[in-house]
Amino acid sequence: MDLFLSTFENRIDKKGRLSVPAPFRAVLERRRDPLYLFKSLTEPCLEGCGPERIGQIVDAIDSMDSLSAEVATLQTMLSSAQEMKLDGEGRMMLSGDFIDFAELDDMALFAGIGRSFQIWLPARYRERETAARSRARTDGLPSLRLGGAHRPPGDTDGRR
Amino acid sequence: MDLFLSTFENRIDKKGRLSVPAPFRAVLERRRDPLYLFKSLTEPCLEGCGPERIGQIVDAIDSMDSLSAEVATLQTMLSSAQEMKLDGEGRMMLSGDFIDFAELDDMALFAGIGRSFQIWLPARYRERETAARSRARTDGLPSLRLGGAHRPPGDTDGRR
DNA sequence: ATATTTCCCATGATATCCCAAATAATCCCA
DNA sequence: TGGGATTATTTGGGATATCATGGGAAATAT
Repeated sequence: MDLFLSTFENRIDKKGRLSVPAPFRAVLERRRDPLYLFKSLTEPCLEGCGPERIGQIVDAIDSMDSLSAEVATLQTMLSSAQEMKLDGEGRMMLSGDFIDFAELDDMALFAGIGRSFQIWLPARYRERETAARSRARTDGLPSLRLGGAHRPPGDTDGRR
Repeated sequence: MDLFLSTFENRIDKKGRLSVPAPFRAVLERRRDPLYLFKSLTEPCLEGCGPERIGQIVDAIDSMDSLSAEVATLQTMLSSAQEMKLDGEGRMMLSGDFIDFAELDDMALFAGIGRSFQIWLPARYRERETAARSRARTDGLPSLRLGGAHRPPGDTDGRR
């Protein structure tokens, strides 16, 4: 199973183009998947994923009571979703709506989180990361126990 | 599966013409489908779809008690439906009835929601989006089971 | 005849394509 | 192990194509 991992910081040029990190492109190309981006429902960032996640949302809507608030929420996700076409160099064009929503200016940070990734204003992402780390120290780790793959805090392996 | 996704805001010109967003047209043209519009049953917007959706409504009516209130409701959808003809540039003419129903003036917002899309007065759509986002932050996300293992396209194996 | 719709072409804005330069990562051999 | 060479990746810019929009003219209806 290949996943979106690690973080990358790329420049948004004055035409609004942004290179998708080569390792993320490789994941999608291996599956021959197009890339979808949508606005996070809960945070000021963009989410990137393949078509399977979009399909799950579509199917969920069809199986739910179309008058429910949950359906309206899922529709909001789809209405903000775009299939991103990449140019020959692996860049996508970010719409003004996406840039405004995530409050991006000239740099974007890609954060791989397994089956999907997020795009953040770099400074905001780092704030959030340090906040999450200090919460982990004071509140302890989430009750999740990962198998043998768990890494002790402070292990910086795998960064670039 | 190609879907109606993302939002587009287009102008209704003084002749009453409205461009259907090129990506939506592409979905319909790919399937050689005509476009149908009808008045939403539940909200002040128009719904757009291809013939298969109309067929589903017809089939649903046929399978229900023809005296029930639900049938009368579904019939209302059908009786408001119009097959829209597009000009060479991909524009349609909205009837006065449609414009009044959705309270449109000079701009229309297309919101893709998967197998269909909606047409809204832009300001009204944004209110609704804002409401959905604040609900998502307080109530949390709809309970989608997104955690399943990734399956490559064509893999019909049902394993978790 | 008058109003409305349909067809056709023009235009500006913007996205896409294509090629080249700059930067970063990797390799290879001393 | 170091450092230069090679390759991969990101970034930039000009040319081209696409799209939304506007308006005139032809066709159709009232």
